[in-house]
Amino acid sequence: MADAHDTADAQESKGLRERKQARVRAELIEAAMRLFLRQGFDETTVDQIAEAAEVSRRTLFRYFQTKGDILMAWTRGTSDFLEAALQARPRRETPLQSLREIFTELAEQLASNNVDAYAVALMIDRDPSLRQYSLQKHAEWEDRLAAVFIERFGASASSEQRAWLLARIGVASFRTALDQWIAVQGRTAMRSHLIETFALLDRSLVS
Amino acid sequence: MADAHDTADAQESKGLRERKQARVRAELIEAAMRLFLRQGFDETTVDQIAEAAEVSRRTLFRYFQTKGDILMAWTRGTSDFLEAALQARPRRETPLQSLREIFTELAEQLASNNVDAYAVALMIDRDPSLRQYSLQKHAEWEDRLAAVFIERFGASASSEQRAWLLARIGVASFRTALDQWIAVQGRTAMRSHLIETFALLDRSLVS
DNA sequence: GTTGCAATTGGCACTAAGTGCCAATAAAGT
DNA sequence: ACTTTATTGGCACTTAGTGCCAATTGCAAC
Repeated sequence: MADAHDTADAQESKGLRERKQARVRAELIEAAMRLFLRQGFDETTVDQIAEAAEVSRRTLFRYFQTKGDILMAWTRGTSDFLEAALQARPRRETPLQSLREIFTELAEQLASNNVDAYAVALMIDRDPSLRQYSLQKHAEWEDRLAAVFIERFGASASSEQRAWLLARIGVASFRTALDQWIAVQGRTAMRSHLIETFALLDRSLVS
Repeated sequence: MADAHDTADAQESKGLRERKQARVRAELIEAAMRLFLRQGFDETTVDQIAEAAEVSRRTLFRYFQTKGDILMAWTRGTSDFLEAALQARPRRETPLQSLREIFTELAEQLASNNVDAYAVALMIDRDPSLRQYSLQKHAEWEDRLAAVFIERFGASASSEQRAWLLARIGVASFRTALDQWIAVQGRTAMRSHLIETFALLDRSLVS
């Protein structure tokens, strides 16, 4: 997976070369998302994206391995964000509390974004050929979160098992909240759906 | 995963045409799996599969929409199996108990299969380009299990939420047990890893 | 069993994703 | 200014997947 975020790293000029690359990358993502949202994913060819971003088709594939990776890159940073956020939670919290908090933070981060997260979420939800990419992204989240938990719990077999289970339950809860959010057409804040889902988690697992 | 689908439909001769189709279909799956296991998924072309199954490339694509679908078809029936198994569980069980039981049943079903489920699980685990297919399959399981739960709980928003959450937790537990199974190289029965994981689930969520 | 119908098949040509290779170019270091 | 190195774009190639049409094959009714 590629790296590099879109917004602002004006702090450090790391040379013309790197700045140019970052610009091209951002240009590609922006052009691609505009086209995806307008015409759909399958209906958009990489040639169109390349042309819109004013690079050659060949260069596009140097920045992104697949067309889907461009879509993924848009939410790029969410994995890093979640990992860092989990790492930052105090150890006294239960793992589930920590998970609830970091996903809430994520939701707020996305809400304050300039691009309409709901529109993208809806597009991914509707188009069956896009589902695989969100599944992949969520799997990546699980990997990263599990790694943090393993670091905390130690690396014994049963600790690892617990870490994976918790990471997956966290992501499962997020996905469930996301479903609800889409079901109400984004009218209620994602945040409230997350709180509700995690509350349900506590209750559901007892009965 | 394996369910050898309809190994014997000898009871009903539905005409030569249909029998021929079933034969071609089985032939394609068998040829594909042989090639996938021998050379890997990406290294196997659909032309090779078509040739091995003695049909034209064009015909192959009439039986399966994508190359990946052939791989998925090998495990076709697991979704049906899980759905039916969950439906058959007594209502007095807690949902999590039911889930533990049906996944254990699935594991035993797979263990008694003629094809080596571990070899396939390992292949899918190793090859990154194959991960998407297992993710898709697990998502399908979630869909089916959630549907059964919704049928049981009623179709209110919060019931649906609970249904999805439970379905996903079930699948998450299965996946975690599967990881452990692969980690010990299939030496211990999948069944025991499942029991362990579900036990961990109860304990983990409290603390 | 012959004739007519509908489904299945295979060949061909096409689009689009993704890759290897190489020559041209633009940045970085000296 | 000169050399080195990374980036670029063009081209040709492979493979997945699709539309179209003509040939074949199973099926049924006569």
